[in-house]
Amino acid sequence: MESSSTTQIVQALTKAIVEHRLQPGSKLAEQKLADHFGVSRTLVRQALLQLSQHQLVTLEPARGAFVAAPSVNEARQVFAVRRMLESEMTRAFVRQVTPAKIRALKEHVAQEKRAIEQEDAPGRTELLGDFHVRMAELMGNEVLAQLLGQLISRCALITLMYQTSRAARHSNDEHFEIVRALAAKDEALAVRLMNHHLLHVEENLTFDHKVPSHDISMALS
Amino acid sequence: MESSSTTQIVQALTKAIVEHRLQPGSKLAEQKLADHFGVSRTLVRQALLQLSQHQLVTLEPARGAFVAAPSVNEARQVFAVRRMLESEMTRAFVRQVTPAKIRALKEHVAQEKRAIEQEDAPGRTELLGDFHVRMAELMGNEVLAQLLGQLISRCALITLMYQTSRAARHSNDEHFEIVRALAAKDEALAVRLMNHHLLHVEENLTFDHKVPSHDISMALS
DNA sequence: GAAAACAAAAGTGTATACACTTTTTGCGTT
DNA sequence: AACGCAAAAAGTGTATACACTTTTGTTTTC
Repeated sequence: MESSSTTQIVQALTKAIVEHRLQPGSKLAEQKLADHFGVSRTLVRQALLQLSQHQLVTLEPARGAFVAAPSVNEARQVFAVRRMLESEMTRAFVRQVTPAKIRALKEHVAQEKRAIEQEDAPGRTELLGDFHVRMAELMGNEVLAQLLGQLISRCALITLMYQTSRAARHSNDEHFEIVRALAAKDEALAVRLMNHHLLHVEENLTFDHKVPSHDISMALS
Repeated sequence: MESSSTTQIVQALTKAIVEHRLQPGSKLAEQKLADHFGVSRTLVRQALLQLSQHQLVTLEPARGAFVAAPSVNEARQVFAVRRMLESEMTRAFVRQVTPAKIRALKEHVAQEKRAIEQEDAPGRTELLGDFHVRMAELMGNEVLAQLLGQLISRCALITLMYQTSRAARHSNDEHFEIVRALAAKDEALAVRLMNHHLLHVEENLTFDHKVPSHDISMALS
């Protein structure tokens, strides 16, 4: 897997971090990453800088890059922002809902369900997060979609929420109910369901401090 | 003078862009900037990369960096997100309001007023934006504050410099009214005022296409 | 035997070098 | 005079070099 531009490195690392193949706190040594991706440190540094802006990586001066390990407090702040943003988003969605949009969301929820049934853990993790981004996209607001995408990445780093298949199924069910409320144009219900959903996800916050995996190549391969 | 050169370059360029000393569309040549700041292209590139993440600069492959020139559509999307975020923020603020917080906001509004009366255009621009960030900070949510700060920078790139002193005064008045509603714990009124305020600011969007200034050194000095 | 001190190794931060791409320039042709 | 084209100039993209900092491991000292 070569010919990597900075973007590809960012995406590969993002995926590894969000899927917890790289544990929070892990050292990300530039030369090791450069070797792994077959590029020079220059491109790796660019990627790490970007990831630090996305809050997935923290840079300590003269000490290097580490997978971010957000505090409980920060996690709650991220969720607070998501609730603010997404409850209003839901409200706005109802006002401009169309059959096509509902169909798109239903299809997405079905996809989630398939991933869960097949025990495809990384796939379901991504899809469950993407539900929210998909809503933003369907509203035609790319700024919102991008912002939400970043917040959700941060959430994924923080929580091991979709760890159990039981929790994943629960989220999937809640998505299903939200879509139903959207389809019925029941603004109050949809907003309430979305808020409850995000609160449930937040409740599942776990802050295990596992031993960082030092085998970067393993985690990325 | 040596606290992370990259950060200083980012801040200097951000200020110049937000204050429209660098016009949207202007070319930002790496070597010229490097000479101006007395560093190598390496650090300038890092700064430009960061600015592109903040959407203040666009990078065109093999062609270089330019001051961003957001479309009308993008501007409206940014404002739509701000309204979603800030109406909920206002709601939450009322629920946890304290006399100290109200005092802090009143002080800020008074500061705005002084800057306006002294015709300090860059100062008032910054202060009027900071009102919203200050609210987020007072809520103790740094994630929200940082996010809002970035959105407001993007807005500033689009709107603020073309703000007339009449419009500034209007914004200041609206801030005053919002604080009053917050102090009275009138949630519905505060939210309505905030929404109207943001709509008013958005209405003032102007999209002049002025000739880009090519004299980077002049603009930054 | 543990703590302090020092030397070697590894790693980061910035500058520079060089290949490759885009833009500009200048000249010859129509 | 306008167009086209080729060569030069300028600029970007990536790799590498090197100074300086942190980490590690060994030896010295009490």
